[in-house]
Amino acid sequence: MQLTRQGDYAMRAILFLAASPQARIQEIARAQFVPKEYLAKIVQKLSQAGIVTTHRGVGGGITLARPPEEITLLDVVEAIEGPVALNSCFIRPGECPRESYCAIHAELEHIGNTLARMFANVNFADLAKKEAALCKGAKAWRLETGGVGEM
Amino acid sequence: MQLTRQGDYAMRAILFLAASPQARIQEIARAQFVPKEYLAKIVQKLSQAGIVTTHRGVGGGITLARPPEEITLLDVVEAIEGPVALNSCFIRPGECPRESYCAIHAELEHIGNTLARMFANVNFADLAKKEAALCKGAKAWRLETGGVGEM
DNA sequence: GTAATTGCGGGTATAATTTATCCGCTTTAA
DNA sequence: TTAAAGCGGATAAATTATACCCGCAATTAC
Ligand code: FES
Ligand code: FES
Repeated sequence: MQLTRQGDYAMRAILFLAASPQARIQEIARAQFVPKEYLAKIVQKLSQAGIVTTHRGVGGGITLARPPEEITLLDVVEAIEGPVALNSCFIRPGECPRESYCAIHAELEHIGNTLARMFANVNFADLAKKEAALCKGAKAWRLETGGVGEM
Repeated sequence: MQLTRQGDYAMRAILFLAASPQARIQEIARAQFVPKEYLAKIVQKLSQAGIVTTHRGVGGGITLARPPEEITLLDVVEAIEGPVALNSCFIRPGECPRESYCAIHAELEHIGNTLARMFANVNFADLAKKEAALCKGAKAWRLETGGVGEM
């Protein structure tokens, strides 16, 4: 029942971008403690999902494809980890012999939908605000790196 | 965002036991389409978690350790897959450098708790009832195997 | 007490997935 | 034309999930 590290990394990246109009992958990787080559792969998925827009060449980097208010945890999680479905029997219909009468399936479907809705209720503008507030409290950290959005 | 097949198998086994006072692993495996050697491993976890009681020897098998009303999806999921926590940073505290100020962490913790509560709200007595009802509709299946609880 | 049954636990093998890195290519702006 | 930046394909390493096997321990029937 865990998100993968990829999902984690992706959320950190979007959170960073929510406070920074444009940034290079390398910058984000450094600031958010993510291996930069790996983050590059993740950004590709986010780009294909239409969450970020990329810009090549000198002065390039990536930006959010829409305002952070309109990007939810669900968007990012689904872009990276695929649809939120709790049961493996749910992914490939017709594979499970119990499918036609399975009460578990029905229940997990319902819970999964609720879970997805919870993810959808969290947007990155709010997250960025919360994190900014939390950062004020974390003085030690602030001294080390100098802030979230501005490095 | 998926349960493992082990979790699936475990739920099927408990569901079977909810309708059958006692059964051998082999029986459950056959009826629920689970590899029997694998199910044996899973049953061990369920046993250690105090969800089922095992009985060795002739006429042995396994039984539910308490009435199915008091066994929830959460019990089974946690016994097999470990605590319900969405974020890997949440499992081993002190590992993530962002930990002290991370807004994502806080949000995922909340969602994870709600998810756990949803799992805890489903018990196997209800599931068994639902499945029995669903089975009535699935005539084709009924003809093949003859029912859930009684083989 | 012996034999048959049934779960225990440890080990092993295989496959799948996750995590991470590398490199040549294309795009873009100066 | 050149340097910066992302693209995409390949690959390697680590971890986890799935499945199976076997000798042992416990239990019951005889
Ligand atoms: S649909 Fe496969 S076990 Fe429920
Ligand atoms: S605690 Fe590690 S990213 Fe939030």
